[in-house]
Amino acid sequence: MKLNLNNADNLPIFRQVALALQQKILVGELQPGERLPVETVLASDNSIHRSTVREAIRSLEQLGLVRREPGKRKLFVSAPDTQELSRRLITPMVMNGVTFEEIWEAISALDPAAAEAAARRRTLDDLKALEDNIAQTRAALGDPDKLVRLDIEFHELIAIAAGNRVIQALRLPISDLFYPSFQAVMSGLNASERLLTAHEKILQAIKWGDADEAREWMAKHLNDFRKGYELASLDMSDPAALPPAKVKD
Amino acid sequence: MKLNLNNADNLPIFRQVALALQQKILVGELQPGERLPVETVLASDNSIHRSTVREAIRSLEQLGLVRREPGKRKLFVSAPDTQELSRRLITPMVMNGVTFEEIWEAISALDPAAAEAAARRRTLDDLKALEDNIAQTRAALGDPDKLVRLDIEFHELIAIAAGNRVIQALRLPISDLFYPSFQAVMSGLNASERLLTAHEKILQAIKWGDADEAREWMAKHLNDFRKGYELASLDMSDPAALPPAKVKD
DNA sequence: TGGCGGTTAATGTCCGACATTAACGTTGTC
DNA sequence: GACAACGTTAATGTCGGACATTAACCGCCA
Repeated sequence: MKLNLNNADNLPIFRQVALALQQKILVGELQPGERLPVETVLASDNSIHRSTVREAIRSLEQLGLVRREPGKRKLFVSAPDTQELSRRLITPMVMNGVTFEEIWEAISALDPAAAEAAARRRTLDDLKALEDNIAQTRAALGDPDKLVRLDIEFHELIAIAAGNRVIQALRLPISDLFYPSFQAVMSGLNASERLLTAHEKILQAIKWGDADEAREWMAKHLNDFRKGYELASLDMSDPAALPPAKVKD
Repeated sequence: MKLNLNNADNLPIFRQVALALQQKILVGELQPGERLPVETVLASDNSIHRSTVREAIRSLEQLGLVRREPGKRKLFVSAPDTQELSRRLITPMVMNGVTFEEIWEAISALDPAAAEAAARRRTLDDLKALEDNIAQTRAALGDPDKLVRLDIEFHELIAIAAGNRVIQALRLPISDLFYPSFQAVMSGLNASERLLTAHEKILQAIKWGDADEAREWMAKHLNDFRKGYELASLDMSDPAALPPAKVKD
């Protein structure tokens, strides 16, 4: 595979190779699933050293444009995983000291929209999953840790039911960043019952296809969470912390 | 710099190196701005070959955790740029055939929230920038291309005025994906005047600090856009196209 | 058809080398 | 003393080549 190496900006060769391949992929000349030539071929076809090719591949791997099953050797073109890339936003957000308020505002924009869309598009499977989640929640009222996990799952299920992959992807990093503060809030007075009620109302609205109601209950639910946050004497303007176990990638 | 290479999952060494460094950065042991040892040192300190180190560096570069000014040699730790990473979502979204409707729903969730927040937090500079933008818009009513550019800028300025970096980052990829369709819609009847009016109303609300009004006009504005889209006989369920000049990275 | 063993060849890693040119220390100037 | 010009050092980008490990593949046999 001969590449069109463009040294205009006299970039290092490995970068030119990465760009050339990226280009071919974005333009559709190389399609996801397609197999890429072996390193030695890529190298000799372009009269460059294999190490140089390898460095290019490393870059493309991180972009998700090229993939190798772990332990395998065959190299494939791939469409980057939106969710995976979206989650990478967590790191810079935390490192840049994004505040809890910013996060809350963002989720407060996305989740009510998701609830609304879910009320319009939910399938039976979606409803089933949501009901399942609520049943588990009901059974876990005494267990804050479990509640946190279930609440996060509930919101994710709604995003799925919304049938909107963009919203689903965008809310991922924020949802993850919520994790730590959930813990703190969930111990607050009546928090669990209020949470359960809200979830039930939301599900009901979604089931009935009442988009406005779904949106409103979701908004209420998030407002409630915010109040709990403040009641717990936490400061909305504190920077968000890295969610546990998200330290690794 | 000795790294704690962990071969538990017997990953290739270059990946272990990347992970070890990433860990050090995420944990704060290595801080953004700090200088990293040169390749040869990293190599000898860990008894591995320089090529192996280089492959690790390539990966971290793409993650944005490590940076080298183009043409320079000094390697620094860095906090990944949220906006840059966010924009990477464009590629997978397009490759996965995200529909225009999904995009519209997402921006319709974020931008009204941004307008609302902007009404509360806008600074004089923000207002100045917005007024500037509107003045230019007024002067460009006959020029669809310019209008598109200005409209996108307007929305971005609002996100900036909102003082919410999360929303600002998340809306980037969607905003970019809007670009192509804007072109089509902007030629519609009265589109430019309606756009200008909406922008004016939004700015006014923001100026007065009327959050509800700001949100509502933004929502109207977006709805209007959607109508224009349908009037132009375009299909909301068509997959979004790659914005021009975003083909390269 | 499907499992098995043998062969081939691709990856991960290393050694070593060299041209280019940042990076840096020194010296000299104003 | 700040700063510019100069010379030296050394780090990067790239290359040639090598080798162990083991996926990947092929053909045989049940």
